[in-house]
Amino acid sequence: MIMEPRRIEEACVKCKDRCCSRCFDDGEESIFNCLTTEELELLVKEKRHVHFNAGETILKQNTSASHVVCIKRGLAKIIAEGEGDKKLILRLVATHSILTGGGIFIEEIRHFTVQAVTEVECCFIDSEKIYELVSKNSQFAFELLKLNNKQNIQMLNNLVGITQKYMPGRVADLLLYLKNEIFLCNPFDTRLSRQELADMTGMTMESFIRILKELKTSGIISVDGSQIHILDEDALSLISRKG
Amino acid sequence: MIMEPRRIEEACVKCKDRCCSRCFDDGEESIFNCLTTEELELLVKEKRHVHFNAGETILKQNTSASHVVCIKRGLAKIIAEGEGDKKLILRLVATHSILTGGGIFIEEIRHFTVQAVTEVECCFIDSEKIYELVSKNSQFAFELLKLNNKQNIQMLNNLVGITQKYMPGRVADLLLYLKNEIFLCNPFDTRLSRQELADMTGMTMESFIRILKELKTSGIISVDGSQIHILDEDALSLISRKG
DNA sequence: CTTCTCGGTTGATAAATATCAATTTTAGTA
DNA sequence: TACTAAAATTGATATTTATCAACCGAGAAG
Repeated sequence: MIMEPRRIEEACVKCKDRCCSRCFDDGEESIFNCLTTEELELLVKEKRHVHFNAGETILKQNTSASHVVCIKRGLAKIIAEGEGDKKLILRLVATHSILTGGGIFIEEIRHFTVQAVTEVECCFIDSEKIYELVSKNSQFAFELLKLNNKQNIQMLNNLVGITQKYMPGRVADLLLYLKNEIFLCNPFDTRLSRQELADMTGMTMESFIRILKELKTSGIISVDGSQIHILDEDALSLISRKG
Repeated sequence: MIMEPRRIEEACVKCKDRCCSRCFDDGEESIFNCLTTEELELLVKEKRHVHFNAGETILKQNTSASHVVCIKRGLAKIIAEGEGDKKLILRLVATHSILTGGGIFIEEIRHFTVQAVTEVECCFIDSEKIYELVSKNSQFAFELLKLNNKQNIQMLNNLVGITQKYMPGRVADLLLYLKNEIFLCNPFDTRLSRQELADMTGMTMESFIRILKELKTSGIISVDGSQIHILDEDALSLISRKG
């Protein structure tokens, strides 16, 4: 089964030192800081620490959402698989992200696939534990609502961008997203193929490459393999806004 | 101020009889059934009952999300406003829907506009009340999480559909959505202009009209003004799936 | 009754984007 | 180092979708 951890290591006992307070963090502050030590222990008790190689599938769309995954180290991509072999990469998740799989509170089916881009270290936590904590700790419920809301808004912006912008605008959006929200540094190494980058913008690889080249020849970015350097962020923002 | 209720009527005292248990319902079961009578009274105490005429703006994008709206009667459209006068209608909301505005748990800014399609009767409830109930009643928090999740998944499907399907597939999706999720009957009267219908699929009005005509001439639907009759749902589903 | 306006419709054309095939580069491996 | 396979790039072309302009028809206003 693809969705089952390949190499299940022993539950990480050291985690009682609140290492997990950093696992469920999708942004600055940790969603897990609000838990008491006992609650954290409950969460951590039967968790599975799993290692994935680049390219391996961590969660598979349409399987049951029995677990929540939190990424300790590495980079993964979230893929919505459509009809045929069409796919859309919704976003990337990096170290200290929590992944609910798109449907843990409803239907209990995962609505997207998650695949490792680099090596990934992560923990599998039983969804039941999350439900339990929601009822025990209202602050935690609140944090989860916030997280959910945030993802909702991100997807909304994605939807608006993809439907209302021409290709250069979408590519600009992608590059700014990668720099400002994922890699947080300027020459950044995406580790992603051109096909994968194209799949994040909903366009074909060939079209993506052409736009990238245009940006390169107009001196806005420089590209070396999977490494991208944004030279003129203002120009890129302008392209993003103008569509 | 557009976002302020135009005609504020007195708080609906009769609501203690749990009429509100039907207000926050986005599907079959009410999100509000889990509240105790006292909690319901708290919620209802200072709420405002407001009437909107067709075309009026109920909530405006980028204003502060100080209130939650629940629709008692009528039909409204949720619009994501983009650059220029581009707009995308995300979905419709009908009687017994709750509207959090896309950002009540985070940023506290509304991320979309809501506009009345027909006459709308609705209640404005202070967001603080919602926060309060989340901390008091974990079942309520759970229900909110479910609602949020559901909207997330719907938007995801929308995103995948719009990016991966050709126009006929998107129109088919729209018609099936209108029939099965909004109007729940077969010849249904959308009350929406061609432009609005087109805005739900992310295409231009002219393109939308052409696809509609194709469906009409192949005998899959019949159209009379804003009333649409799906004659061959299987064929439509096939078009939806094939893209 | 006529005129005007506006939403809907149609056709011709242009623009954006995808597809297909060929070629080059890169990276891995014998 | 040479060979091979995969990924990236480029060019030519086809398809999809948008744009623009004209036209139609129903209802409102004069």
